[in-house]
Amino acid sequence: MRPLERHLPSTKRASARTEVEAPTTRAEQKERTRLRLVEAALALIGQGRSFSSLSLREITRETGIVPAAFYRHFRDLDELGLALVEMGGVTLRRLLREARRDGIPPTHMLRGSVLIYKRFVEERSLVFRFIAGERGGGSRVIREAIRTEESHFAAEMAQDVRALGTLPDLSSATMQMICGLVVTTMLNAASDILDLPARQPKREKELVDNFVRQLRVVFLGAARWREL
Amino acid sequence: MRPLERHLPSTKRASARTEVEAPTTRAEQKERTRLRLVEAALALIGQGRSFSSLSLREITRETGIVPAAFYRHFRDLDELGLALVEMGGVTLRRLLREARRDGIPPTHMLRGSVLIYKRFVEERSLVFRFIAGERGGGSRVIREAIRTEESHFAAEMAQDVRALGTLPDLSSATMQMICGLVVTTMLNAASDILDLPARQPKREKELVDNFVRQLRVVFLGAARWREL
DNA sequence: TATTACAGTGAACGTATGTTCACCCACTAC
DNA sequence: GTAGTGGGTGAACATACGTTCACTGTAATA
Repeated sequence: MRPLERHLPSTKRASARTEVEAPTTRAEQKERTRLRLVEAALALIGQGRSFSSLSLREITRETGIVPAAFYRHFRDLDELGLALVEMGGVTLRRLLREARRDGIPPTHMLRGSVLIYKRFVEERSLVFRFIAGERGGGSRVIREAIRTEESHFAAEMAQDVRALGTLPDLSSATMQMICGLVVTTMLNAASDILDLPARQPKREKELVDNFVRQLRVVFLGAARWREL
Repeated sequence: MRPLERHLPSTKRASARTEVEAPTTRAEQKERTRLRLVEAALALIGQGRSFSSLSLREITRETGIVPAAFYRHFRDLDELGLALVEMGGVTLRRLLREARRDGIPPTHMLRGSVLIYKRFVEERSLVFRFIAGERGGGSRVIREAIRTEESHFAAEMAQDVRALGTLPDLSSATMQMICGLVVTTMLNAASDILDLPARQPKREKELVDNFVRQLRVVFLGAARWREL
């Protein structure tokens, strides 16, 4: 299918060497194709497939290159997966950064944050599909890479919560533990959000309510926590 | 490999029809093979594979039957997966039943329960590997079946906690919500437990400690909860 | 005792897979 | 300008896959 879409590698390279229009150097082109591979994998995930069930040929087909060319960019699918994990890490970091920038809605903090998070997940559904899907199953190296990313995320969140001033007198170890709990709850909710049947505001509200209440429990517990 | 292991279906059928030794009826034999298929899948999972990456041929090979015979028992792999989900549900129910029977260690309740749970997971590592692996990724029907099983488990746990008498004046909806949080925390911990590198008591202790403290936060929060 | 039902067989099918290899040719570095 | 690097090609490979089909032997039924 789509036999005419053959991607000519760099034919259109403007003859004008003026460096203003298309300064596509060799390395840039390579990086671009690499990105296309990553995005092809994401696109397939978006069609309901799970990453660990994707085949190399499928991905190169979607990318528009020949299977053998895959090896110019990744040793195997695991290595592609690790690139996706990193992309996931970047995404999570951006979530925190935006939260930090925008501040947290003063009233209805939790519900506000949850709604922002829900929107965030929906707008980047592919990356979250990947993380939620490979977090528990799939290849071991990917699973562990995701866990590492999660704990970095939790650590950063712990720092932010501490800076926020609520919940003083919690040791940073405790803070990290609590944020770890929040993170797993968030990722679990992401899984639920992504499986929401479209146009079912009832289910949607239930999900959000449940999520909010669970976080409330966690923060109530955190506020009540006393170090031993 | 193992070319001589050919499984003759029912050759050994004792000629003594006395009905005491081997009352293997036709239907029983079928059920037995069905179980062998399920257990073959589990065995492959035990070798580090994820269920959604297993092939029909692989499973029948492990079972010792010909690929075509698979269809005598399941329409496709998803249906086999649903059988595994049910087995997982039974396992979870047994966990609750044993907890109910043995009671909960009066001192160090949480730590005690966590250690019991850890042992439980380790002893049934294959089923938990399956649940933890397919909970987020893989096929959609399986994922949803697991979620259903989870919520049943949470409901049953809610009933038990209520009967226990701690945490009075929590509505049953709230109880369900809190137990849902506990369940996801448990399954997440199961994933960690199963990936524990052998003979690393340091990591093991960290994991248990973290798990215990997270549950403590949840229960502190639950005790603090006031209905609106 | 004769008949039927059916779990398991073995072969065949078309298709998909991962990996290799020699090759091409546009860009880069000299 | 010339030599060389390296991203992408296309063909070939052995292997694996899911599914189908007519079949066989035996337990169940009549």
